[in-house]
Amino acid sequence: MARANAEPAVDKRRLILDAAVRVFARQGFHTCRVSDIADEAGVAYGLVYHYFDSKDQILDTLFLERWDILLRAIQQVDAEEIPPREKLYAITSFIVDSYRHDPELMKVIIVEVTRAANTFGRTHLAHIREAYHGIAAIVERAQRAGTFRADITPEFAALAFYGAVEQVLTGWIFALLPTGEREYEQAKTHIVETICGGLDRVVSDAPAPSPTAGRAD
Amino acid sequence: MARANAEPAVDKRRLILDAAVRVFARQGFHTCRVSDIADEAGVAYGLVYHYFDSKDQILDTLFLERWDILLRAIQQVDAEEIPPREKLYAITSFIVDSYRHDPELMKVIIVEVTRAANTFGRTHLAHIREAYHGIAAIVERAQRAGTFRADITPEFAALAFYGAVEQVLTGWIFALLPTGEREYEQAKTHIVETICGGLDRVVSDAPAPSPTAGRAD
DNA sequence: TGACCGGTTGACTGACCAGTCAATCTGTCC
DNA sequence: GGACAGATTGACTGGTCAGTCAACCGGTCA
Repeated sequence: MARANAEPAVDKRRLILDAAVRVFARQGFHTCRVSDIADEAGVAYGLVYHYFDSKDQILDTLFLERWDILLRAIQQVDAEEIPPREKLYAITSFIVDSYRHDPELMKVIIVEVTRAANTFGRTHLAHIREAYHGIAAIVERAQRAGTFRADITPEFAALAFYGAVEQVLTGWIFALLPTGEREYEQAKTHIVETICGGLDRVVSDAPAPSPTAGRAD
Repeated sequence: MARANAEPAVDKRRLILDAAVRVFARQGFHTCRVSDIADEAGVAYGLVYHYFDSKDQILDTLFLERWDILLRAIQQVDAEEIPPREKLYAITSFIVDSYRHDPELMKVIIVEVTRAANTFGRTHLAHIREAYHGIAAIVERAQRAGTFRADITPEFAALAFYGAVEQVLTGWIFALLPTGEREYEQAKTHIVETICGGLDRVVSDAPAPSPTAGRAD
């Protein structure tokens, strides 16, 4: 039963990363010990250092893996030929679904990196900024097309938009907001409604249209 | 030169708190040592423990002092007889001015408490939640009065609003957004414009009115 | 004068934990 | 078989730092 070259039965590296997500989510990065991660993974202490240089590197890896996916999603959305409101909806949807799919990982990324700008956020500021830029680019294009009002800078709008999304996730993480399938879907619409209603050039007075309905250009 | 009863020339306790703000802002709570605070305050190590039980308690004190002021400001604003948009403007203004007045303290509160929900945020969740509730109450009343659309829950709106404000402050803290008198004033208007435009029942198409001008009821 | 007391000092301790390393195990190839 | 390599183990070390404590200082009051 020769296995494919050098591929172990269980990828211990992955096992450690997944265990780290659970431990970080439960105890927080600063308050957990490396031995907690090893225990959670059912692996010897030393093995963690066989696969990673440091405790920090484990968190870095988790963050970068996921953030790159987000950045690519933003770029992909921006390339599509759909109205800006739908673009923002797609991004919101992606982030909300990421939370739905793996709440612990999203909790770690938000609490320990994105919102911990003094420690890990500092290290990854450039990556985080890239996401803002991607969103700002969408807003800017929409402004040039006349779909969004132009008196609010794209960078500012991007920050407000992302801030609202992240705050809602934080609300779920810390049980300030009810969770559930219905809530997730509603949140997507509500976030885009709240923010775009403000960014949109005032034209219609029809009640909240379905996010995939409206056509602008 | 008898001084007022038991009032030392310099309030060492205050000296330590102020030094802690600077050290926490510069190095972060987790990465600084208590000796750093003592050095910054120009005071012996042990004196810190004369006035405070633990390193944690210093941060707790800083947070609670400031947060109570915010909570009272929110309550006070809500009690005034002004349209909801102006109430939100007043709250935004208060927070932005807090940052203008003492950016280091606001950095510490946001980075180390409000956005560190896993460590200190957890401890103070009830206090933080109180601010959301205060904002939600404003939104709810505005919805009942027909000034705000009713299809977005007040709690949700409060989170989105506060999230946008905090994200903008974070933008200033980490130099993602330009700072300055003009920017601070503009930010106040833009935040309220962005959020209320979305919350407001669509009626006018007049360009952004001065925040202290419009009257609703 | 001298007793008292709160404020102040900084050396010290005890615990904790990230990271090291030598030994052991497991599988592969000749 | 046996030699080699990478995976795996966990006891140990070295450094760090929060919190303690005994001593000291300076003002007050009887």
